Amino acid sequence: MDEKKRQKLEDAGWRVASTADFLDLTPDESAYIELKLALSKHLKQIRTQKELTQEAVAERIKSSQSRVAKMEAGDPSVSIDLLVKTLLSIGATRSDLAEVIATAK
Amino acid sequence: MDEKKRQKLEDAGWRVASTADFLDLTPDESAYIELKLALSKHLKQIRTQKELTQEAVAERIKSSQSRVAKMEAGDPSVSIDLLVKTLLSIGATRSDLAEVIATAK
DNA sequence: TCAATATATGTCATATTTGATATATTAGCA
DNA sequence: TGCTAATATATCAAATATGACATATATTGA
Repeated sequence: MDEKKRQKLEDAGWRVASTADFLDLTPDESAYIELKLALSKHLKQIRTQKELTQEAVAERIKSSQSRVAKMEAGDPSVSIDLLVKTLLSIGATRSDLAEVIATAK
Repeated sequence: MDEKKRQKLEDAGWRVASTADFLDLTPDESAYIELKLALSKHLKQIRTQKELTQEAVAERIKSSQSRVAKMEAGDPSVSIDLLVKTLLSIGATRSDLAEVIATAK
């Protein structure tokens, strides 16, 4: 069993209900989660690079600071849609997103 | 006003409530919609290329034929999450997704 | 033409995601 | 240390996405 991988998920806020559940992750599911985490990390990276607060980002997308925090934390309750919308709103281009997705760890 | 662009959206199932609403589309919003449409098209392309029926795809992701049809139609009720999950489930790689997103018309 | 199969469209109860709010925790600085 | 701004976390009602279903419309092959 891949403890390192499990730890990586948990670090990112993906609490797994049980080891059995974790083992049920198919390659697709892993790819999906990794993709989301990659977008999360990139959001934080761009935001801090631009010296924007979470509150400032929240205003742009008419959301709230707490939701931006959840986005950056890779919270499972956050959709890719919201991540993409947010990234685009703070200046990321489609090319940027493509690169993030392609090189996602 | 960009009638050609409006037509493109409507062709893809994005009925705009009014011209005024359409004009309110910011560049981000346009990018977001184009990105979704690109994923939709790619789904149909891969599926037909692999000679899978919508029903067959639906089974893999435990969804329904009608929802797969909506995905390919670019229906606004479909999330990027679902599109991505579906694409991954029929063999698309993250690199594939990246390319689609980067080159989206 | 006529099935038979595939796809499209509309609707709806249920599930998930959402912004908002409250509040806890952290980071930086006087 | 205390103060302040920033970030994290928990909760919840409202909004949105979902699978399922019915049914309409294409598409294909005999």
